[in-house]
Amino acid sequence: MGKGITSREENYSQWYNELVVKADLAENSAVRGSMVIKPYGYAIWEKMQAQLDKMFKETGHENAYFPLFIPKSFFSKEASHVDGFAKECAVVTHYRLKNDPNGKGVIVDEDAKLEEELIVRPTSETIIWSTYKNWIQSYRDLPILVNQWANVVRWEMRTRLFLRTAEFLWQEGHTAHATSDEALAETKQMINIYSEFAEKHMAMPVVIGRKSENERFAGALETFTIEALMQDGKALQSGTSHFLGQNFAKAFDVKFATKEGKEEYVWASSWGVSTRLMGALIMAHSDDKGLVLPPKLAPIQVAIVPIYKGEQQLEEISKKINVLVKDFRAKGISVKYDNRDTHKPGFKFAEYELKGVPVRIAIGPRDMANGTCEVARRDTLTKETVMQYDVVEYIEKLLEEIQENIYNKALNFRNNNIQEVNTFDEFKEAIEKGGFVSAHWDGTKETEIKIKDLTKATLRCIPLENKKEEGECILTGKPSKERVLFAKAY
RNA sequence: CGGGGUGUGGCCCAGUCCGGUUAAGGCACCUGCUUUGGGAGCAGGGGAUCGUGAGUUCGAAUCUCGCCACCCCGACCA
Repeated sequence: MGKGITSREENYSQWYNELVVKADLAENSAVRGSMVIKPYGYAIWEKMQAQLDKMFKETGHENAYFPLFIPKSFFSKEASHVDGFAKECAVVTHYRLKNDPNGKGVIVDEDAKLEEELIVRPTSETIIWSTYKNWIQSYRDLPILVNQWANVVRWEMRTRLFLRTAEFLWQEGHTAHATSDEALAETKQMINIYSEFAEKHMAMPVVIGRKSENERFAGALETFTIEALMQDGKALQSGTSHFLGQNFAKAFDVKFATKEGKEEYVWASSWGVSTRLMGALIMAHSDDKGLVLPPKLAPIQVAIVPIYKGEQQLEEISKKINVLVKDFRAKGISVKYDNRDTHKPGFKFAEYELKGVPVRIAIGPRDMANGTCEVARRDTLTKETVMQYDVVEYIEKLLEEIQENIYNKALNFRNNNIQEVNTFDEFKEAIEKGGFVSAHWDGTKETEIKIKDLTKATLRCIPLENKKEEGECILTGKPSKERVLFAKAY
């Protein structure tokens, strides 16, 4: 492990990359654009999964699994959907290899060509709706509330660890409903769950909003999004929930008999968050010393480092610490006693800072004499001396305080970086500065694209909790009824 | 797919312009001793088809041509 990382000020994206690698979260693999998620990074993802899964189940959803491969023909059934994904699909054309007759390793066996090519799923709407056709006949079969945890592949031109990889892990919910209202209510419920997860567990404030027609999911009538602001002033789309109307039902001919005996197409929603949330988590809170993890998602919440001379002293300190470890576990706090003799305390301190462990305890001979220990917070980098008999309860409260503190810090940052502007000159200046820019827009795709071409800023969302306010579009001067959020985005 | 750049032990890289014994240094790794309250010190040790293929030459990491891979900037995107 090298010393230190590039500072955010020096080079934000280099800081991010080094942080991901040095904090042992992930690394690039032999396949371009595909990463290896290392145990420490995967442990964070597992914590995210566990919490989201719980929230999905509490709202009546069940998990299922659909295939990785999708017949090519399924993609031609929904026109706008294929437009959205065609350019980034991995295609399976053969099913066998053979030894190269020229002796140079293995080659594709041309005799093993598939009759119909298979697409490695970039998302599962098509395979799922082709399946739902068999599951749904009557209103009694509805709603279907299914989620799957899976990997998907999108052949991106440029990739970055967690933020955009060719293969990524995610969950995708796919629901089927008897009415438009019910499907829309589901769509909104799920974006609210994402928002709650982001704010309460990731300690990351988000803006909930609608996407413009231009930014909408391929095949959706309405896309809701949660948008977070990163420390470099760029926005990150962190989760989406789509109201699909009857588009996929029509494409896959999924009809049901209503109570009244009529035949109608089914209404649909789909919603997902991905390992991109890992990127969001990293960028939202971390500093130049390394990761800062919210206690609720930290794989290790408390690390304990002994300071000692000689084996006998270590033994004495270990006795004390083993008691503490038990007490922490009894309270459901995940704790690691780091008694490795191969590294010195200073090394361990630096390592836990780099890995974002929320609280670190050090106990040495001085503490043993006084019945104390040293408690260090990762979020503020401050240290205090606490009595040993008190420390478990003290830290139980401290973890809550840290969770709250890093949320408030991120919230302040976000709120201080929403700029209201009324002219295009102000707009350009604000975008250059970074952050969300709240401005009037005439509601047309043409204007949105023109703004993007001129400033590289995209329309992030039309916030749901938006005060209605008459105004004029910053570019065209045409009338507008509400402000929308623009930003440069990941 | 356009424009630019880089390939040298696990990692960062010197050497390439101007060809010449054994390819230098740092980190990491291994062994031993001393250490342990903020990334330890000293001594010793192991590890390289110089991206790849051909060519020029008495001689190539170095020169020429081809190929490959990766990175950065654009267009595309959760």
